[in-house]
Amino acid sequence: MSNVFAAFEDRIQKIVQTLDGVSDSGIDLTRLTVEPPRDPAHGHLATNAAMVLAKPLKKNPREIATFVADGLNSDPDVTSTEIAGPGFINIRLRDSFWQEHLSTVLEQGSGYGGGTLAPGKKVNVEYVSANPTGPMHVGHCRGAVVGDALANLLAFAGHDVTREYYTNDAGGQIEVLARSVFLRYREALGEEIGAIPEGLYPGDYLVPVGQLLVDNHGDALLMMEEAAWLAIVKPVAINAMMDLIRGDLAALGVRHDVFFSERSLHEASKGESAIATSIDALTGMGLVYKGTLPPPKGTAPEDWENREQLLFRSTDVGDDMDRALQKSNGDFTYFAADVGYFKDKFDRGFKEMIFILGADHGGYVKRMEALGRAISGGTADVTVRLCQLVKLFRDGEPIKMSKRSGDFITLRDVVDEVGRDAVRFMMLYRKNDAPLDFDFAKVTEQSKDNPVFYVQYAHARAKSVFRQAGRDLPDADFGDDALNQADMALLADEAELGLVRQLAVFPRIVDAAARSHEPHRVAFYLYELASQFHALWNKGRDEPALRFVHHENANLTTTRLALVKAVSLVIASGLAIIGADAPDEMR
RNA sequence: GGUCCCGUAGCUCAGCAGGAUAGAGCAAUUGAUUCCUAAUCAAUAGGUCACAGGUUCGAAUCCUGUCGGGAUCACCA
Repeated sequence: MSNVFAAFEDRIQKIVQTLDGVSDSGIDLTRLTVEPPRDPAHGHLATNAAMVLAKPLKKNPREIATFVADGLNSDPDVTSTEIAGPGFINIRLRDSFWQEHLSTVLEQGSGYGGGTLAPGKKVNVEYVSANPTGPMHVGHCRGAVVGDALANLLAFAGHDVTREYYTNDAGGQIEVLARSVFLRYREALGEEIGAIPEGLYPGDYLVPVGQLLVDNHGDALLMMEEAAWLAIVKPVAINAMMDLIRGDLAALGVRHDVFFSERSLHEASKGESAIATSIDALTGMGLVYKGTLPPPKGTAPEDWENREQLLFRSTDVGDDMDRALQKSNGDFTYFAADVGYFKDKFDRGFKEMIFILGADHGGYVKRMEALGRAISGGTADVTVRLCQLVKLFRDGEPIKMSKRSGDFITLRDVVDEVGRDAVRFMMLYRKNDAPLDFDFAKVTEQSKDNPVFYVQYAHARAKSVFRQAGRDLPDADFGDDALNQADMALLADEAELGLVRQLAVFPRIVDAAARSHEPHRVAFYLYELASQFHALWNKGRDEPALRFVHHENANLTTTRLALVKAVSLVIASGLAIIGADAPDEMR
């Protein structure tokens, strides 16, 4: 087991089971933890076992701690224990344990730290899902990165992850898109169209789509009834917009497995649409009825009309109010399409559905959770993570964006200016539910102010050490096999072993980050690891004996390079989760 | 008015499913460069964890309430 904290939790559980009154009592041991102490003076591992058991056993925690510590002291990996504070047991492990752990890291290589969490569990992560009406703008950036990194993280942790994009290719905005394209089509035929009318999309990116229609249809569409040309223009426009969006996503390094079409839910197959079928299913559960909704509290809208409509009784499954399924014109609502969509996902076998949404969708969360419960009969988990707003700055000044045409910054603008890696890392260097300031100047700065640079530099520095070793010891073998067989016992300095201990935290971080759906924890961990590695490197300045490369001692160099290799492996794994490169050198 | 999120050092933020004396970076002060990349490192200083109660061996963390900031609230997507 590569997670030493989990391993010792098991060992301590076994010791605890031998305490009088524990094994058959059903005492809750889930609160028993083994963690790295915050203060290194407290040893390598610490457990709260005695405190957790004190109450149910009605014993003094220190008495229990003595018993558990005795048990631990007969563990060959343990060199010492001490009982501290209210009953913590601090544990120190022998050097050879950490030296062997380094071998484990090297053996497991890029798989180290992963693969332990519910292997093969089918998880669906839906993210981005931007409307196909134009290129992606900065606002989509954060959700795209967080979703993608979360998918990477869950896959690394062992789940079977499907990355999904819900294409909103039905509804009013597609009609607007098609009309906007049609205008560009007429323009491409030589017509003078003047200013783009209010209510249509003005962007230049529609110009080539108009031209494409001319290329394929000549002026034939001009002769058609509106309904006829709309039917032709819509799919062409949607495809063109999705091509744009896929290009934007590729620039960010984001890739989806499934693009799910909302329109397909409206289309009838075997007589009935997927939406109608799924609503039938809800009706069968007694969760659909005809009724009226109360007007919103507070400031009531001017045009409020009290009307009977088809409703989902979501209050039965945890929502605040029931939700409309049909519009006044009889069409299904956007939410009705979601009913069909959820059912489709559930039928595809997903027991966990994760959604990454913008903060403006906060009001939508409860009905999604309610819908998940209803459709799955409570057997599937629906998790919604909201990403707060990103504020853009340039040299400390906020960048103003108005909704006027052409005055918004696209995702591509940002990626082109600061690079994919910086965008991705910075978007993850904050928890998702905190707002994020993004300063173009700071993000491209090459200094420790900039965590992207700092972490990548650590990786490059590790590679650089290997290059140096190759120059100093041209005859030595620093290949993977040689490193795996290095004499780890030569690794004796506290700073070196401390670095191994920091590496040992990685599996624990991956586990916790995956369980809590918080990929940002990986980014923060990488910063800490990089910091510790830079520190050890610099220690070699004052104490040349600590340098990694010793041209007169190939054995010691091999051992130290094994450590350097392990650091670069873990940094590379972490950066892969984040979706940034682990460069061999910085320029 | 309802719901959700946030409030931690001068600034920007972490705080690991309740743990020990609350941690980083920036800014401030001091020091290190014939050296495996100084694009870095070491050290000092900096706190009423918004406020008030509660839960318990123990709370920044969980619960209730208050204050402050943000998002959202039939029919659009």
